[in-house]
Order: sequence, then structure tokens, then C-alpha cells
Amino acid sequence: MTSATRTLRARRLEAAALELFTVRGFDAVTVDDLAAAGGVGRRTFFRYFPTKLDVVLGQLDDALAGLVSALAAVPDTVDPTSAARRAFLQVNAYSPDDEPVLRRRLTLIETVPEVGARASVRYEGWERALAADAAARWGCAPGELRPQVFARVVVAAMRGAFTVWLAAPDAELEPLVVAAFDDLARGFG
Amino acid sequence: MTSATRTLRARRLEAAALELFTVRGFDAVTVDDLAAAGGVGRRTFFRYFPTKLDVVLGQLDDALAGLVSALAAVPDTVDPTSAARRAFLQVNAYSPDDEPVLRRRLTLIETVPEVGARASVRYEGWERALAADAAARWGCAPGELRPQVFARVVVAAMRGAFTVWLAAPDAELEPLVVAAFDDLARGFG
DNA sequence: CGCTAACTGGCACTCGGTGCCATTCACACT
DNA sequence: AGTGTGAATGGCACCGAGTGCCAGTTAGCG
Repeated sequence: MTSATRTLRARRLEAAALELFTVRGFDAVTVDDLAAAGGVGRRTFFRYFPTKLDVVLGQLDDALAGLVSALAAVPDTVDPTSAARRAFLQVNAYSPDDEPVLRRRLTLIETVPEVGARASVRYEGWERALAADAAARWGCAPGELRPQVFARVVVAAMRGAFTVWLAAPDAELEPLVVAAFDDLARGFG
Repeated sequence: MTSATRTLRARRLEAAALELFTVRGFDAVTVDDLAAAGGVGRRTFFRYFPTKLDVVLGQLDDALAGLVSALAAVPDTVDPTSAARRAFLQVNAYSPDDEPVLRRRLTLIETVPEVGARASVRYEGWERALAADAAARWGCAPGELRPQVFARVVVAAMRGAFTVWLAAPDAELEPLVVAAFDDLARGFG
């Protein structure tokens, strides 16, 4: 099978799943339903997605790769917060067409606790990347307190911006992310 | 059954579970094992803990109650960050006897992704409490960006401190929490 | 056309979690 | 002490997620 066919099927599976989840509720949809909706066997479904939860999170890993390269592209002289801000704005940019899907995804992440939990696990990769980047810019070890706290805090801020964005139907994501980073840079003291 | 007996059993179950988890690994221990180790039936185990995951997290909800009351005890005039710092120091205080158990818990939280995910879900209560408190102090709505970001960021900072503490066998937790809050208050800009 | 390697999907199994229900146990009241 | 009542227990059957195994199919290539 060509990899094109593969990603095509994955997309179809994903779209069908998102539809079913939002209509019937996450828990009321079984994996058999998802497989049937995507026209594949149950066993095959699990070859496309490791978990029922992961169907919701789809593109998150690609985004991680994007984050890493975006961070690498920012000159060393820029401070970690600004670097992270730039990278995040780049990674979180979405075309207007994708907004409804993005809102669905994030709604599920916020609504279904298990999915949110799974998202947290996925974001750990982001945190590692951010800690490594910040450590390099500050000239310290990634395991030290400052980069560790920084990495977690940055992801948390982004997710906070997501939450607010979701609650406001007409809001733009970008200014919220910018504002969240401003708060972070300024400090809460 | 008296509630004393109940919590006693819960403790025994918890202790046995923590032991088994650290020795054999989380996944290699079944709920039947846990129930047997605690001298109860499998069905009863699930009356004490909603989930296998939750055995690890035990006291976290009590801590939430402690956080809420600690926050309420801080005068209105204190800014949110300082208030949160005070509350966290109070809630995270542990007697030296408890340290080994605490380390085990946190190790499992960091090591086993599912457990970490579950912890994130549990911390959402903390975030709601923090957002409400911060909003009250700032005189804004809890749903606004600033309190939302603040709440998540504070919990993230604390968890960052936990991570660093875990990695350093001889470290004290308290100064790490203080340092994390200092970073937060000062800002990362 | 035929070979090989990868993809598929059915089957059976394990394990976490839940509803149901008969039994047992703790406690209070007489 | 004796008894009744309500809660706690734990066995049983069931569901759904996830996995190993394997036979059948399909796609790509010489």
C-alpha cells in the first residue's frame, strides 16, 4: 500500500470518528463503530491509531516536529520566552477552513477527561523540546529547575489560551496566545 | 463499618499496591493482585478506588480541600502569586516519614504515562480553585485569559518543581517550590 | 505471470471497569 | 442478650479497549 493511501484512510477514519464523537458522545462510540464508519476492520483500526483516544489528537505529533524546527530556526540570541512565542505562533497557525475541526478537537480534549489526559501525555514531548531549547539559550542544563519549570509553564499557558479561545466562539486564537505569552514574560508578581 | 475501618483498609490497600507497583511494575500488576494483596475481593477494591490509576494518587483530593482552605485564609490584599505560593507551601508540607512514600508516588506519576495523565485530570480541580481565587483578587472573571493562564501555569510550575526534586535524591522540596514561584513572579522575559 | 512482502481482518484472549444480587456484617433499639 | 435493618461485601456475568496470532488478500516488482 502506498503511504498516500494510508494517510488518506487515516484521514477518513479521523473525520468519521470526530463526527461520531461530537454527535453521540465519546463514550457512546465503540471502536467497532469507528472501524465500521471508516470501512475497515476493528483490528486494522488499531494499526492506524494506537488508541481510541488518539483519533482525537491526530496531528499533534506533526506539530511537535514543527515546534522543534521552528525553535531551531530562532537565533540563539533570542531569549527563550520570545523564541517559544514565535515558534508557537507558527505551529498554531491554522487556515480558516480548519478552524471548525480544530474547535471540535479541542472541545473533545476539554470535555472528555480521558482525552485531555492523553493530550497531556502527548504534550510531554513539547515540554522536553522546550526545556532543551531554553537550557541552550540560558546556557544551563535542561534538568535544572528553571528550564523545567519554564517548559511546563509555557505549554500550560498555551493550553490556557486554548481554553479561553474555545469559550469565545468568535475569538481569534493568535492574539490570545500572544497575550498569554505577555503575561508569562511580564510575570504574575 | 466505621469510617475508621474503611480508611484503614484503604491505607492497607494503598500501601500494598505501592509496594507491588514499584517491585513488579505498574502494568504487570493486575487489579486481582491488588485486591488479593489487600485481602479484599476484586469488586470491593473498586469501591475503595474508582480506578487502578487512582491508588497511586491517594491523598490528592484531600490536598485539594487543603489548598482551597489555605487560599481562603490568605487576606484579599495579597496578590494571587504570593497567595498561591503560601497555599502550596502549606499543602505540600510533609513529615519526613512520608517522604519515601511521596517519592514513590511521584516516581510512578512521572514514569507511568497513564498515571501521569490521571494526575493531570486530578489537578484540574486545583486549577479551577486557583483561577477562582486569582480572579477574586484581581477583580475580574475566572473565565478571562489572565486567571485561566495563571491557574494552569501555577500548577505546571509546581509539577516542574516536583520533577526536579525527584531527580535529586537529597533535595528538599520546599526551596524548589519557592524558587519555582520566584521564577514565575519575576517572569521569564 | 509469478514471487515476495506488506497489509488486512477475523478470532480468541487478557485486563479494567460496572451492574446485579445474594450473603454477611455492624450497629442500634428493645 | 436478641433481633431487625441498612450498609458493606464479594461473587458472577457482562462490556469495551487493546493485543498476539494467523490465514487470506493485495500490491508492487522482476
